[in-house]
Amino acid sequence: MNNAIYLVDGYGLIYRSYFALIRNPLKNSRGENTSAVFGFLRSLVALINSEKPEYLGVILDSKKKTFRHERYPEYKATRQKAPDDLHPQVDKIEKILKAWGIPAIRHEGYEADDVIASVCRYCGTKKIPCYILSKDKDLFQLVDENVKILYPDKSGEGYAVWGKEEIHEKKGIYPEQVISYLSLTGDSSDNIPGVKGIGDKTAVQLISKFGDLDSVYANLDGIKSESQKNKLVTDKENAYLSRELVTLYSELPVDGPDSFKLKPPNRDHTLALLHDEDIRIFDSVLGGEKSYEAGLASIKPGMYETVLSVKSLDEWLGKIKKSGIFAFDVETDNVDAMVASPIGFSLATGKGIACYIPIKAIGIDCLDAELVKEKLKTLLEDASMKLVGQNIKYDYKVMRRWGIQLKNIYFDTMVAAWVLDSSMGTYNMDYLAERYLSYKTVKYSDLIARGEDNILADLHIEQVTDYAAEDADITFRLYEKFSGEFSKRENEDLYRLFIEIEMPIVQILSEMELAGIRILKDQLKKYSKSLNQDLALIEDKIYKECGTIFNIRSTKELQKILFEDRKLKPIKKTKTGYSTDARVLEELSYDDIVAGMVLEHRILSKLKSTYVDTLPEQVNPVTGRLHTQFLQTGTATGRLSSNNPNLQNIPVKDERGREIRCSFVPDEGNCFVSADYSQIELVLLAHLSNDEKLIPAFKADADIHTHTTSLIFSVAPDEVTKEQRRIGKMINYGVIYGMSGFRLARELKISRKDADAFIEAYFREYKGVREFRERTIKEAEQRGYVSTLYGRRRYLPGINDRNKTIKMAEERIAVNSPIQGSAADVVKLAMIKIVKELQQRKLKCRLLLQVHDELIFEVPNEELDEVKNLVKQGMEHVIDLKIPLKVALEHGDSWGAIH
DNA sequence: CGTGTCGCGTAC
DNA sequence: GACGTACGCGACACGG
Repeated sequence: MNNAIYLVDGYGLIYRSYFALIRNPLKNSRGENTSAVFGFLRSLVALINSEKPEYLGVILDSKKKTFRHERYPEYKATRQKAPDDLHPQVDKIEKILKAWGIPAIRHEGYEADDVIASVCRYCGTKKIPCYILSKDKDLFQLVDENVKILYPDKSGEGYAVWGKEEIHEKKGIYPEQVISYLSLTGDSSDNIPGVKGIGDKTAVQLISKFGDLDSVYANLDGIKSESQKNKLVTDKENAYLSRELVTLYSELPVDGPDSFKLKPPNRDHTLALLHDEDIRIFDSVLGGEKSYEAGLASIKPGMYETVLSVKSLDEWLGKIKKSGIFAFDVETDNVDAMVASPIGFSLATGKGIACYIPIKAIGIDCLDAELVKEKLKTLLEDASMKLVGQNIKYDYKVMRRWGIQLKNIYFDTMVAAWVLDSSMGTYNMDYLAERYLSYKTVKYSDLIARGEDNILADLHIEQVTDYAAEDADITFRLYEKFSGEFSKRENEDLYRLFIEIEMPIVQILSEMELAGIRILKDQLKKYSKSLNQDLALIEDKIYKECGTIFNIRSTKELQKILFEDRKLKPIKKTKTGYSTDARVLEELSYDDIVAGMVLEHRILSKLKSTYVDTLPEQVNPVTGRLHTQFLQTGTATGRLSSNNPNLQNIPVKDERGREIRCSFVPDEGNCFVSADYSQIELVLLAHLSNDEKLIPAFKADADIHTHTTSLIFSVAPDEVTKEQRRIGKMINYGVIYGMSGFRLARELKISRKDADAFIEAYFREYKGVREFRERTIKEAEQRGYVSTLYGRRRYLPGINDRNKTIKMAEERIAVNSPIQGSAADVVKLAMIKIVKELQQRKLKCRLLLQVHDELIFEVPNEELDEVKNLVKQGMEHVIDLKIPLKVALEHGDSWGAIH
């Protein structure tokens, strides 16, 4: 029997649940935020499940003002008003609690904390154990032998039990000292003043030394710090006012345990309320028949047709041609599109209207692959037929290698989801189906365990059809969903971005990946051997010098050698110990030769492991070339990313690294052309900020780093020294990234004061940039997102966060994203324009790589002049800015010969 | 033996 | 705490 009373700090839990999911809020089918409802109930159910209480109350704040407002009109005056989509959730929660039979209690004129305090007092007199689920420091004052805090952990489902000793351990003070502590620190969220200038550390120190507030003031002479003493004296009145405010009122009448008794839920009503919010996770808890899994819609096995006859195939093709739009999906035997062969094809023309056409299967006679190819060709190469796909770049590549070119790539649901919200991170279909359609898909991993080498073709056809046709079906449904989103008035700009930039880019990336790039495997292998020798030499020297053999690549072992054995002074810490990064090693190398040798070792082993040894392994055996993948949905700003291998971070700065680029070569009779936008991000900063000093500088074609330097140092441009220019350059870039004085100082090894002065000087000169910064942040605060030249959006859920670190991080993103993202817009537009032009002129030249501000082409020698001209013109005139875009063109016999 | 996290380093 | 966007390596801890 559990006769304890459990009290839940209702608003505390509601707020926490709401903000825990602020970056990725849960929504019901009406689009309303349900994060708080979901999170609150989940925590509550977790508590009920683990404690099995008989008595539990959710305590809520008064809707009216409280006695504290009367005592102190500024009480909670600085608190930001709750987000608009939170209020309705509180009402919903109250309704659900009522249906569920869980008592919810509020006393008008008093806060939840006062009610809780009164219940605790009552429990104390009756010797009934009492537990409070809350993170609120105010409530810690209530803890005693009888009362404990249940302190929630990050997961939202677990918590720690805190008694007196735990509070002391975590916070450094005892429960009875909490009031004194808060009187000193105040509470910014409630606008309780406290003593200005005294924070957590000092308060804990004072209170644990003197015991309580009165004793602190009685023993001011015992405080060594003059400034602390002054602060205390100045704000004495506030300290005592704060004490009044943070002291909880515990004299409210309490009816007895029965008012907290959990009642049997009205299941139907509760489930109806929850289902109305599209919350099904509690179905099983409430004893309903539907489990969470069943709560999500899913396919009925056998609902799709397996196409096994020509007649059936013709019927499907007819149906699709009539509708003009369809979702298409290829099943293959490999995740790598450059190796994969088709096993079958799925088509969908409407919700639930889908089929699977196998060309490889066991136990049945499927249609002949060549026949299917001929028939599909008429459909897929018909430019009037709109193709919908999920990550259709994959299908395009597989089909192209199989002999069919998808002519009209119309709508990629993965790309659409990303354009609508670029910071989700994952865009796989299973996730999209669950999130946007509340639909639970059949997972590939449900069919085939990882690591097993059987493939779809080895499974029973019924199962394969269920899985494969569903993919096309879901893709079609996602298409309808996202089309609906795009057609909303407020998303016009996003739709334009999607249609005019992102969709055309899909095919271009596909072709770039198919083309691949040639590398000289043997040259890299030779280089690997030479690196090996150099590494062995350094290792020997390091071991000899240290008198022991250890793993140089292990930061853990390295720390032991450097900071224990060799007793070097650690320069900075990491989460787990002392840092040994390049900065630190360079610093240490002045005093210790091992540090320098480790630095050298790092450079070489990085080259070897990341590039020299791995690139040759990734060469496609059939084409003999390296085929990277470009991820279109890989960044939150609109840039591309590249993987397997990543060809966007091949070394260029270091001489030994640049060597690797020399192994990237064109085919015989060709050369590489590289076209590089100069300073595109700074140009865009000038354009977006319309700065009256930055714009003329670019117009005059000045060296922008020198120009900035001359402004902030007040010297003529031709008198700028190399060292000064280094600072100017750093600041130019720093501004784009929202760099702090702290970082600039560290980077340039100058004082914090000087660094601050440089930044100040920068913004004094470039007033337009300062205004752009402020304007952009303000806009983000109001709209919740920032956008680029082409309307690409980035949501900033933390931009109004009360946590300063979070807010500042979001501000940096707010300023950086429009610049970085606009540059991405421009480069993508240029790619579209140039590829189109190359096609129209029937040139053989191929675009191979994009490295953010640079395009790399493989060009037949005889086309060199024409291509160079075309590319330069195309890139420079792709968009009309307030200042001209400039492109640097180079060509060479290897990637290394350029730059 | 696979998986996830950390520290580190490469690019723009 | 303190500079934005990525990818990927080796080491290591963890869980089988």
